Amino acid sequence: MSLPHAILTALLERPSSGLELTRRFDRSIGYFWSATHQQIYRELGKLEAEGYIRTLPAEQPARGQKKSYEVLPAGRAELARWTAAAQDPRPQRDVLLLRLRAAAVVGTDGLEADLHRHLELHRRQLAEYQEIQRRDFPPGKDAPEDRLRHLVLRAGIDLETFWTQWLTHALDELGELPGPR
Amino acid sequence: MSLPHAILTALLERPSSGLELTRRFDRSIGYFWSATHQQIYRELGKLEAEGYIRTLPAEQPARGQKKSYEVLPAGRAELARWTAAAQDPRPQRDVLLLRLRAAAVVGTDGLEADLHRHLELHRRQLAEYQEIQRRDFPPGKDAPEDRLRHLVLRAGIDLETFWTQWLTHALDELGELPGPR
DNA sequence: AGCGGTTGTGCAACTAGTTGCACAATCTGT
DNA sequence: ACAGATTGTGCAACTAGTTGCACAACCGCT
Repeated sequence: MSLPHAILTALLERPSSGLELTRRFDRSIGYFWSATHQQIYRELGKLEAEGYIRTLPAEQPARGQKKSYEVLPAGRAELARWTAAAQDPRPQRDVLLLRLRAAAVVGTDGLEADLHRHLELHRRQLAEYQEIQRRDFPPGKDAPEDRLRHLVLRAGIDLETFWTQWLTHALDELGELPGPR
Repeated sequence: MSLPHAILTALLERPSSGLELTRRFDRSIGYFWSATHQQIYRELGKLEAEGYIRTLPAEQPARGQKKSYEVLPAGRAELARWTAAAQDPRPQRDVLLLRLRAAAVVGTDGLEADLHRHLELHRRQLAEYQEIQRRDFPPGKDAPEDRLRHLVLRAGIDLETFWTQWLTHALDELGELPGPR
């Protein structure tokens, strides 16, 4: 339910073609709402059909031809509506926690290596966020939009920090447990 | 991909009927892998067909009749395999962060109320986790399975703590921003 | 004995997200 | 000039998850 709104947000920040959007989803937007290029193209088609976006003129839209989109007023209105609307948090789903719980029943054999791998992934992600923070949010920069965006980034930083700490702790516990390692 | 394994874990902890499972998913298991009763019944059917579980005998299985399942050796083996297998973290999806990002573009009107609501929800969840911790993990209790389960619970506690703090912070920021509130 | 709520089981249809592939255009080295 | 890699766009099929409903059995009341 949120992909169209993620795309509208991205297009408002800057009109883009499908591929440019895909790239931006691999970076910034995708940090909290990921999507593949196939999803994006499909959704662009729908959004255009609904009158929320349109292709920028001065482009001949043949297949395999670059085509940029911009948001129409109706699209902006829909995004504002969605942003303000109450929404329940979506149901929790965390595979790693589930695996730990399963390990409590069937044993921890083979788990450690993957926990190390996840720890490494989270460390890397944390470093990337901190780099972005350093680059895009120097101390003086605090216009309203910047403050909101910085807030979002800080959520990312704190979440990755949490995971690295928790995984470190989990590996400690695992080390102290009996059984083959 | 994880629902069958969530069910196997739950059934190993205690053989149950569909409805009992549903209840347990509403409580403990569902805190990190939620599922509706429809999903659970469908999955129980599949797991039985695959030979991972079977109905406990001494039950005549008519429709609308209670039917309990237990895990077969093949099911336990499959769960152990899955637990140990390397798995990539699933792509991030967080609606709230996306909405904040959208708000940076279309404005924060109407957002505050829902942030308050979310804050309240997370506070409640945190309190519930802490209650469970108090009840199920008193200081002395640290057999291997307990330590793993406690670890999982602590992840829940820390995550909810993070969200309450972040939301409090976000509401502060929103309060300082210009514009109608 | 029969009505009305609750418990327990389940099917069907839909929506969102993923995976796999196809194909056009453009650039690059020979 | 053309072969092969790269860039950009897109369809189709599949899988996972959600929503809505149906129906049987039991339970308690009158």
